[in-house]
Amino acid sequence: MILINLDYQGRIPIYEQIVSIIERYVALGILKPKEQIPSIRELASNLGINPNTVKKAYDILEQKKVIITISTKGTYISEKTDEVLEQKKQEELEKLEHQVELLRNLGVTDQEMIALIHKKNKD
Amino acid sequence: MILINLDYQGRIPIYEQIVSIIERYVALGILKPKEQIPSIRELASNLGINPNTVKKAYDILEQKKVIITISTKGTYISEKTDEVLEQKKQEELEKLEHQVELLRNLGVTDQEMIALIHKKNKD
Amino acid sequence: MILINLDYQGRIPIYEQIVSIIERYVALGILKPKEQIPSIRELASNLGINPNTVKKAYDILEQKKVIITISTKGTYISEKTDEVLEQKKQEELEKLEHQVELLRNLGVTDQEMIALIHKKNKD
Amino acid sequence: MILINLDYQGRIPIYEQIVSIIERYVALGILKPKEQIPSIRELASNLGINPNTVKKAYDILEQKKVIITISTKGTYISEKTDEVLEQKKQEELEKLEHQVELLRNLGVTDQEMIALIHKKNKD
DNA sequence: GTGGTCTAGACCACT
DNA sequence: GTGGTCTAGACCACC
Repeated sequence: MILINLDYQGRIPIYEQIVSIIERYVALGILKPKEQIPSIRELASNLGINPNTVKKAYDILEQKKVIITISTKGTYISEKTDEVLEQKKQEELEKLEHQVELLRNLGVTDQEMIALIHKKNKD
Repeated sequence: MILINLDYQGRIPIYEQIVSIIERYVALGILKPKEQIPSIRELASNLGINPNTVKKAYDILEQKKVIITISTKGTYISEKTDEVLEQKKQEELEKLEHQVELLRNLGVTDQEMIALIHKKNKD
Repeated sequence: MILINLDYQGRIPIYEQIVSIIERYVALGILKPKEQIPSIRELASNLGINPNTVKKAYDILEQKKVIITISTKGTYISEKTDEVLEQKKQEELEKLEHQVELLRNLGVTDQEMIALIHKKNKD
Repeated sequence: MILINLDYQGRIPIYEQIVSIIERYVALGILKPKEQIPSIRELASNLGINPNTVKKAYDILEQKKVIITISTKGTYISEKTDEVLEQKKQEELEKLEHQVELLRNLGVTDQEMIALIHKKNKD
């Protein structure tokens, strides 16, 4: 059973939220290679949303080679999860860069930012 | 004259882009307290967009107490821009925290992240 | 079906009238938590006004946390209507205080004011 | 010198604010019968507003017989300020009635309201 | 000239 | 069908 929390209010469409949550779970190793994931209908009913929405998410994930659907058998996590992880890392590191840049423009020093990283580590 | 570059394609609405650009300019001190900003019509025509869109942006900025609008007179930067800056900083620092947390979960070490901050500084 | 009577003439804008009517209905318990309210288009057509005007009212109500709107699903009364009621009460009690103060300055005695309250009760 | 605080943001026009402030001062006896009040130009320059706006306010006040303008001599408070006071009282008592009604609908008891009146008296 | 409100109607994404 | 955004343009009061 996968834990998926959806935000129905924000601007990010449901199907996209599903995509990124599953991607993250794969990157984190919570979902492992060759593992089977819920069918479209099952997940849809669990989340209380329309199957078309889940279908769209699975289509995108398949296109991104994160999952593989085998007709009549089910849907499985791809075997090459390393690549997914690596790609995800790069994406998120880029976001970090932007955020650092933005904060520097607001007058926040490197020291403050580094301190925040260290502090966070102790939590 | 304010420099505003808009992305007419992305998922972020135009009015929200205007909001965050002006907010940033205030935080950076480029727009100063009590300074008058362009009238709704003027900015709209400069940006080639509809006055209603600018109005919506100004409404939000007023609600956030970044600007003050005086009917039939014009629109002005609030007197307390320090608070705006501080609030903006806090918001952005929180985002940094989340991003750091996320990357740590993906297996990125503090060293890597700190290195990225230093590297960015040399650009 | 919500009963909404609008004054199209006065100085109070239509969208604000809608806001305060719905707020009052929530405070009075006529509209209950989680209850769905009419769609923007529906209410607009019922009232014979433009959907944009209703949208603006709903935006303000959402910002005040009186309602919650879920895109493509509909608009619902917030779950915490108690707070709405309490907040509304406080607002209106403050207005009463100001009015009492003003009348006292004009030379009206407490007795006269209290008499008015009792009289009103018999209507 | 009359103390006039204007709200440039609200929905009430400046000239109307001037009217009701002067009316209130007359009702309170701060401005006395036959007393001279500032010329249009003088008041306008004191308030930093357009003389036309003050003119409009004075016109309304004259029409309401609160003030009298004698060409080339100046503007004076009317001799019959009692009527102004009485009229003002009635207006404000009506507002009190509405407010009481509204609060009663919100579930506030007469006792609570009366208590508020007494409490206010001790301030 | 300024902002404030409202209309009419279009297009979009999502479900 | 729903809400979200945007356009085009009108009318108003105020200054």
